[in-house]
Amino acid sequence: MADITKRSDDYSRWYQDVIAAGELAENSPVRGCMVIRPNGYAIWENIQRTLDDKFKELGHVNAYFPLLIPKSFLAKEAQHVDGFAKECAIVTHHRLKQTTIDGKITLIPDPESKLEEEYIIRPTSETVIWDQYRKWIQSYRDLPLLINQWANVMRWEMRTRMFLRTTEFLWQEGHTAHATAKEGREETLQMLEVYRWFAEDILAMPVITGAKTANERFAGAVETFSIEAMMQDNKALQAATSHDLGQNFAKAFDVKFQDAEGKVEHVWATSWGMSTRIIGALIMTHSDDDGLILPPRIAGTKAVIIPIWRSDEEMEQVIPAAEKIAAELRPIIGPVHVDKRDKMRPGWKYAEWERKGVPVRLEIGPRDLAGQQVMMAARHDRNKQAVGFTQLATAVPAELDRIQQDLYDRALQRRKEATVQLETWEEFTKLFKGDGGFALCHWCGDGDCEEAIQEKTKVTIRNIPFDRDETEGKCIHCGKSSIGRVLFSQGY
RNA sequence: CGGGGCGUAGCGCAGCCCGGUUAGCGCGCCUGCUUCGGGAGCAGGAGGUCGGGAGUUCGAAUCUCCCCGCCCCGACCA
Repeated sequence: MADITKRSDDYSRWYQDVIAAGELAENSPVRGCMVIRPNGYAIWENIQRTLDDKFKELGHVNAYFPLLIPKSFLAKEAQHVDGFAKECAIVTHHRLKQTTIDGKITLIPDPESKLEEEYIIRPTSETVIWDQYRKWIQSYRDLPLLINQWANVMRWEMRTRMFLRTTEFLWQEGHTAHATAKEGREETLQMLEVYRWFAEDILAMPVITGAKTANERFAGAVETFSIEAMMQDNKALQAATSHDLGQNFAKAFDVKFQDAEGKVEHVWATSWGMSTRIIGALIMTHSDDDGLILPPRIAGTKAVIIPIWRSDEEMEQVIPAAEKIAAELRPIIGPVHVDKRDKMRPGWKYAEWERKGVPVRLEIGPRDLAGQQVMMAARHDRNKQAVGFTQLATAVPAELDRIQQDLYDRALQRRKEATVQLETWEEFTKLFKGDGGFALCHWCGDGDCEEAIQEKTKVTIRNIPFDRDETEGKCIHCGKSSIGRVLFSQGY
């Protein structure tokens, strides 16, 4: 295993190294697509399970809509086309044909099989879904309609990075229909709150909730909300979005319902999503120069037990003891792995499990057995202590809780240290020429001004925080009057 | 798509400028012995279309041209 590049030497190489060393994902033969390996997919499965339970708790149900979308569907909502047309993969044929070019047998699309109407591979599913919703919704009794789907989507990106931006990615997309604008807005905000809870309580990733500016809004949305997290290089990452779609899609797809008074009206819609991108955020929030660090609540393996022995006799004592501890802990903390591999020495195993981010390691050898104890080590801060057998059932879960809290606290601390309020353009440019971070500044509200800032500095408005300071001031860039501060940062 | 860097064993690299034995090193892998509480030691062994194609040459990893891929920086974006 090659060494992991230090964060301070080259942050993007560090990121790639952590993914390789943790065996999370690899590049595929297709540019921009990735193979998610079992260690990486286990994280996604836990994300799915936790979010899915929450969605269902709130009354949503899952369904599945097709990968291919008739090209004409995308064209129905003007802003939507504008947003996605330039990054769509298109299916034009349905058959291949063998042919010989320069003496080599090769395959070409059979010209005879050209499709009448071409299909696009979904970049998101609003259009297919709303085309169906038209058939399912007639009365206010059909509302609200609360559907989620787990799927893959494709956006043909120019530049890709593992998890953060891949041509194909996995996500969930919720699509709901409501009888009133108020209900639609409430759903949008409720789901944003679900994402905030998930990021902060499960992933130990502090986020800033707020509204996107008009420029940054989802194509076809009336209002877009986001949660924004800070990575260890001080850049912002949008960790999830929730959109109030108003009646835009209902109008484009003619989805109407009759209310209790007999009045016919278009329905109100929302959509919200979190993708495999969040795994990139998770990596960049917690991991260190020795590799991946996973918060206990999302880690596939909560603890790994390393039995230590020399002779066969010792092995026969130590392994059953390790198995017994694992069996005792599993009902309390979840998956526990006993690393029984022979030939590998304990130190090697420690290093390997550290690279893979397992939160807690328990070491048990002959000396521990004699003392009826194990050594318990935390991945994130190297804290190591002896724990008596009788204490395990309380000490291990307590340690996992401590780790979860510690990871959140230290991420929050980092964000606090890299968040400032700025008043002048000089301070602003100086900050983003240097270490960067989050800057809370006044902004006039003009989209052209926002674009000008981005062109000059590559800094964007991440969102307009809900809990922002609303005292009046002067726009950081143009000096015009402003009614409150917004969150500026360089973003992923 | 522009600018820069890189493609040689599973991984990391040397060799290339100045063409010439059988293409080398470290890690990993296989076998054996000794080891084993923080990445073990010794011995033996397996593993290569030198990214692909064309050309120059008696001879190409090495020189020339074209192509492909990867990484970084920009334009685009979740």
